Amino acid sequence: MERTELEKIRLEKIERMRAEGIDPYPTTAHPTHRAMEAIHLFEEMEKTGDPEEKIEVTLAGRIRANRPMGKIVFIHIEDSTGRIQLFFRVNNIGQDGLKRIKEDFDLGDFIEATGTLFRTKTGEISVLVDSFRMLAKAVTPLPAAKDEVVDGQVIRHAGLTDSETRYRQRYADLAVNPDVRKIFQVRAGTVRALREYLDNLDFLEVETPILQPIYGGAAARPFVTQHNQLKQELYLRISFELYLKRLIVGGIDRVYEIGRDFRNEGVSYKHNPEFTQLELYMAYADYHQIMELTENMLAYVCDNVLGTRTIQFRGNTINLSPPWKRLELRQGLIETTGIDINQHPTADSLEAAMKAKNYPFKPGSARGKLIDALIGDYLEPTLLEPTFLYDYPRDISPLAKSKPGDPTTVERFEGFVAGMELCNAFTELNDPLDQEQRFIEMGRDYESEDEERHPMDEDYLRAMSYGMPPTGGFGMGVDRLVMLLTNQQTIREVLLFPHLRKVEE
RNA sequence: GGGCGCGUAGCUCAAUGGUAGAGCAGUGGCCUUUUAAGCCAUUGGUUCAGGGUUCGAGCCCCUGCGCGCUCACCA
Repeated sequence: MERTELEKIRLEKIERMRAEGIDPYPTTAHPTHRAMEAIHLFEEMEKTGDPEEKIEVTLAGRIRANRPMGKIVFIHIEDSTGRIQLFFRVNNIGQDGLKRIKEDFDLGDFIEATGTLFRTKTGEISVLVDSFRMLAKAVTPLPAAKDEVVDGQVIRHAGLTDSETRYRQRYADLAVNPDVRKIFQVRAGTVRALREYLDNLDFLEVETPILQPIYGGAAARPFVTQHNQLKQELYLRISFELYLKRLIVGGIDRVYEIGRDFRNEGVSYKHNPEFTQLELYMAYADYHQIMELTENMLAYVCDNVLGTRTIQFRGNTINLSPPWKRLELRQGLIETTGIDINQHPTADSLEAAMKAKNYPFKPGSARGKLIDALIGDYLEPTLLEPTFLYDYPRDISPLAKSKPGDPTTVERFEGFVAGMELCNAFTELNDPLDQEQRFIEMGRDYESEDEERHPMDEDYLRAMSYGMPPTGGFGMGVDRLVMLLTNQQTIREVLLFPHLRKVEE
């Protein structure tokens, strides 16, 4: 491994320490408190305790700031709870200790220090250190970053900002950019809140196959892999849908899964090849009830994770309190495009109408695809406030139940926030004969687009044949929800290790 | 996959086609309550890679690699 000058200097320090009998990588640490615990402990003592009481603590953390001043040294250490200052004074640690702290320790090293809590002249709660030792020496220096605290706000000067380095070396990014850690705390809290909400409604969380012999439940190209011994082709799942509805048939009448989906498609600010999805299915519910569940669930997440239902996203202030706006798809398109899709029951007719208005489209597309293009180009960007867009064309919704009395439309909705699609839900198609017909239609209408076609799933049809109760289903991109909650403009910022091209080292 | 932009010290950034610099980090020194500590001195470069034009290339041209934005794709 090639080493930089800075690294060579630190490697020499390691050698020197070893020669002096100091282990730069001891096996254990014995902290008595975390950084914030120690600070709170001291504050508590100041309020109610005896001010003469000495509170002894042993803390462990990473050195993030180092200010030697002659015969004293100030060092800030950090753990995941926050930062605390260590104060080293020759009077307490002796000449040898002073030499140690100044010569052996660098920014980025892990240190354990024991001493008593006190306030410095400037009022910062600190540890007056009596003894300390190396916990782990860092060879590679962390990207330089200095933090200035102004009115409680941490201003970082010249930190690590290059996005490629940040994603490829997420460990360095996390180590120096506390805001990044915060995003993943919100992410964890979001998933936890979703689980809590559904568990409280008596949903059962399950795990279904990721490696599937037949993929389905969405129109996407799958990743293909191979089972060596079985000599069988397998697909990484593109959705959970078909398995979860089998469970509804089996009597698990409230069921959900949170997990990874894989789609072999383009990467963009809102697409990653693998992403986290929440899907839920609720028997005896229809899509209206799922709308209510959705808005209540997201309000619950906001309350528990952010403590507010008002979020900032791309300069918009958005309130996620129920009820969300309900907008019929047909009406929304009339308002934004001037086209009434009900007057164009065929693809040819709709294409002509779009052509007349100079709207872009892919010639020869199915009617549903044309409608989808209109939504994406003209309607979706206008849906800033939380909105359920409902009643979708049948031919782009092969797993959704038809609307009574309207054979071209299904009971489906998508939820939009800040102009971004967040979730997709419908009254599930539970008529096995209709479902078979849909698979056949898909095969015919999308014949040319082989890779997007729904493969016929005979076993799924058999499950339907056993009888599935009326059911509402719902799917949501968890990454996109986290983007909204953390005001991040790209999915990569809410993934710890986003997909990047391989690079030759 | 197409278009546009970017790639310089560990980090953040400069540099009309003419000796590659700064701040921070590092190293040496001073400094017993600092907090972007301060002061003095100082080290550090395959300018993403390869080719070309030129007396001379970080800069201009070509190819490749990577990243970003965008379009396409993505029920």
